Amino acid sequence: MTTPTHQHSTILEVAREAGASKTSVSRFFSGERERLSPNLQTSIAAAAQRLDYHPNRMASGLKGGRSRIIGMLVADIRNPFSVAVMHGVEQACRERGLSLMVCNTDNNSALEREHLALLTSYRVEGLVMNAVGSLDRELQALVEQGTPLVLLERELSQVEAEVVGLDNARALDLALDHLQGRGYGELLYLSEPPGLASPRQARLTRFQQGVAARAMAGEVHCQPLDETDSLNRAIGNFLARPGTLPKALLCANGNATLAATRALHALDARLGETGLLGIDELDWCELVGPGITTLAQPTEAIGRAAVECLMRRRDIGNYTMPARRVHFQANLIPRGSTCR
Amino acid sequence: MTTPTHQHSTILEVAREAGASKTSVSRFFSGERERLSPNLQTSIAAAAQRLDYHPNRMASGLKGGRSRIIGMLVADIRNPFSVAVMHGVEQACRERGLSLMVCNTDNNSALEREHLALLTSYRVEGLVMNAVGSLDRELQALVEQGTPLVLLERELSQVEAEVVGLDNARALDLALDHLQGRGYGELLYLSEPPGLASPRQARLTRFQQGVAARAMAGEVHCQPLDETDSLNRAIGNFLARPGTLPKALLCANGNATLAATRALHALDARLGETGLLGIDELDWCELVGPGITTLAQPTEAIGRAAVECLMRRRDIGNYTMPARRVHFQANLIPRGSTCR
DNA sequence: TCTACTTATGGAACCGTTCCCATCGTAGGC
DNA sequence: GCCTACGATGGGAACGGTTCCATAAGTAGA
Repeated sequence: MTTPTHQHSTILEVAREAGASKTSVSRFFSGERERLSPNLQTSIAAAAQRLDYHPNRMASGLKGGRSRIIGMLVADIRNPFSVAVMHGVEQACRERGLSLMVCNTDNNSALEREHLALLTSYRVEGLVMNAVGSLDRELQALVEQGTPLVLLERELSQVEAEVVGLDNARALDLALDHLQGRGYGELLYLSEPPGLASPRQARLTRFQQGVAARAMAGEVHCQPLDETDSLNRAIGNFLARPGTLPKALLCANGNATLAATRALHALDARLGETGLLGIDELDWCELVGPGITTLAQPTEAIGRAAVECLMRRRDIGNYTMPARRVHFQANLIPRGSTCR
Repeated sequence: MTTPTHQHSTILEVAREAGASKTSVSRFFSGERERLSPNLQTSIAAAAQRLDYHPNRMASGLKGGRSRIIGMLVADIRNPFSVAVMHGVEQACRERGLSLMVCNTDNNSALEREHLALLTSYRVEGLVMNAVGSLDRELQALVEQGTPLVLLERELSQVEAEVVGLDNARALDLALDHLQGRGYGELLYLSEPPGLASPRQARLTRFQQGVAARAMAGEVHCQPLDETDSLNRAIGNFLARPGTLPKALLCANGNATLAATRALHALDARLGETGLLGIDELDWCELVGPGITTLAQPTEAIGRAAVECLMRRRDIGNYTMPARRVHFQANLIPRGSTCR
């Protein structure tokens, strides 16, 4: 019916068609257009048009060593926060003529390793990751090979790389001040187990310090969020316990906020009476009950900053520059869930 | 400090190190391992280990013409439905040793064209897309070159490709039956403008047919959802209009559900009293008010099916097979928003 | 023992680019 | 008018693999 396989045309064919050399065609398509005489330029353009020629990125990636691909390793693609950051990364990439190859690790350390190897095998020109496990060794190797690396949030002790993320200490201070200001005095902090993820760690310790500093009562529940029984019980106990001061939940991220909201829903607790404050802004936070107070992260900016770091590293050269940290400030959005 | 650029090792280096030929090393790494003698196998494995060798996918993609990359064009990456499907696609790819390159077109037709060219230039072995604009010509060219193509939902008249998606007609019947069963008699259908997107079109027309067939009153509001004024006014008018039967909103997708919920929130309408049913299940639907009734799509399955189609096409050969449709059934999740 | 056939291995061409270097005019300086 | 320099262009060797084909060794059949 249709022509079975009308292969792609190559640079050589364009060259012949235009009566020019491979070299000139190559120059035309890789930004050295001005070096060519106007005549040549038009005839190459015409030939390429006629043959519907598009450079083969695989080939140019091979010879030039520049794949024009940025890799991104995401711990959980279904987390809206990750997607939002990814969106920023993608835009920044596009503006620079880079493509993005995203791998989702589903919070699985083995998968993460596998995907890292994969991205490496495509010779990505830079890597943005929010890591799950401890890939220190592999990442160190990557960096030594000259691939710029940016870590989202989670810091890794050993590896020389930029870290882009929230200023967790100030974010938690903001949250605690807000809760205290609204009269809540006993807090339950909900988080997934910190494990190796440094922002979870950072937020948790700042919570504990902050609570102490403000003379508030603070408890912590760090269990996997899919264990709903355990979570419900913890929250139930917390609320049932006799206490003199109003109680509030503080959620370490969007997933925790979702889990907490479900639990409170199941327990029939009234939002506001029981305070609720979540880190990460989500579409639906304004819609549940009187609205859920959140700390919004500048996700787009975080994504863009990651790519910027990557490019700076690539241009300056890896080894001369010390690792840096770029911290963003969270933005408090007060709603009814912290209003008694 | 660290060694500036300790380059990747190549197949040739491994060959030398192992005392073998390039050919043998290549065989070792591309699934022809058994053809090699046990001795050779072990020495190659050892050498590769010592040199930390990983095949360069750019290079192998070049000669063999098999990039091992599947491309995916997503209209809106921030739509949870898209992400869920993408998750299915990704898993299916991984199981087959393929990588996924995702491009987000932000519902922008120009961007879509650009990204399509990009994916083509990487010689993707297959393409999954839910398209925005009319790229018929480009896609036709792609298919003729032998690249398998699967369209998510949106059908394109001209192009010979599989279409994977929801059985929209039955989904709408399900929704209408449910609403009628619950006693709602006047409906307002909310959707983004159908434009070229065939599922929007399909849902809309089935709504109109279905309403007529059931002797219900049906209105339609098809405007961009970010025009909140227009939306709020439409909903407000609909609710204010004197009528004898209970009224309900039917939302064509997740974004519409979000917009509608916001609008009802702003208008202070009580869910249930005013019915609300949305296509696409979202995390938060159970949490808002008495819960929002939804039609859930089997997103994961849709994603996997897309990749299956792709592979079948690739294996059988493109041109022999007629285009097919794979339709999935929606699953109704009844909640309080359709309970008076 | 010789031929026929299989199995293990290597040599070399090729995939579509990029990029170094050579070539060829032609213009400017003396 | 000759030499130098520079701008425009092309030739051809990489890049790191895959794959066709040849070769060597071993094995079975007669």
